[in-house]
Amino acid sequence: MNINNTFKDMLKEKGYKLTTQRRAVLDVLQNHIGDHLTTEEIYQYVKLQCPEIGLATVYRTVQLLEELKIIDRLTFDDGCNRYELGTFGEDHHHHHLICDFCGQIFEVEEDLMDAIEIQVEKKYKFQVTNHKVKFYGICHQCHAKKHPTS
Amino acid sequence: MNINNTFKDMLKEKGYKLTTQRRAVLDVLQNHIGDHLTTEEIYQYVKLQCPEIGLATVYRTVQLLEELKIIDRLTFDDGCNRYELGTFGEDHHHHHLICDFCGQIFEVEEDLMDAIEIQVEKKYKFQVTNHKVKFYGICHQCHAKKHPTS
DNA sequence: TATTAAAATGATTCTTACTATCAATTGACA
DNA sequence: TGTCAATTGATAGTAAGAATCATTTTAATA
Repeated sequence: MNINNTFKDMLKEKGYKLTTQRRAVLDVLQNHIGDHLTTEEIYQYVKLQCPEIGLATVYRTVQLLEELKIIDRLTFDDGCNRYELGTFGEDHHHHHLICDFCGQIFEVEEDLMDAIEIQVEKKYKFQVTNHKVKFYGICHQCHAKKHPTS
Repeated sequence: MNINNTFKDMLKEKGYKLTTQRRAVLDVLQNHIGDHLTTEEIYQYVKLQCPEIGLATVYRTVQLLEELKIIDRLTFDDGCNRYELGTFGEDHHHHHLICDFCGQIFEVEEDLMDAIEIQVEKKYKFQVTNHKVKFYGICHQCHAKKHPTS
């Protein structure tokens, strides 16, 4: 279950080639676990190790990695796509908490969606294979600031 | 709990004014319940009743209606925002099923998220006020096409 | 109803995330 | 190593949406 060992095989399976650019983009994502990088941010990081890379290649690679389900695409409604390394072996995105006040993003480790998905599948006869869940609200720090004495 | 009666009051509360353009945009959304209209689509519909309206006004109005929580903004990863009339009185979005094969969107009437939100609030000390949930998978029709005999 | 200040509009330009194009290059396999 | 399809980088193009600003309209007052 190691991405590095199977990356080339995963590409070959679809007739794609392993290039230094593709490796470099994946490396950036692997070195920024917990972040939610935009394509532009990935481009900035990857240029440090691979200065000749073009922005278009980063856009293409990031789409490819998403297609291979190696990375997950996220949107936090700021007009651009963000990416994070997928939880390899799990076939669904994990959830995010978005604070309406400070904008901070928190990761939810638990999935907790199985029971809901079973109900949805039964009622709507829709076979669920993935989901994207975002919770909006007030984070612990912002809540403390608004209610200092409690 | 009628939008039409309170729309002017909701605007006044924030120092906004009721204009024919704002009424016309809201009317379009009310006349297309179940749809997920893009701003451009709303513009096309609203021009029928209000031909002098400008596209910029539609963009501004749609943002205003979202701020007032009268409509919900949706994104189905096709690069543009979509809107639907919010379930007035409920304070959260309802869920959507997105078929990976035909692209059709289905509405989920049930919320089913209360138990999860309680768990998230407890563990992450994050006060949840809203959520956006999308399920991806295979709809009933597409499943039937792939497995005709079952 | 007339006055007035603030808010809103429409036309237009601008921004920017992302895509398309294409000649040159590179990787995988024989 | 040679071949060929896949890939790349540079650049131009696309389109959703934001910003600007002179003109118009709304709503609260007199």
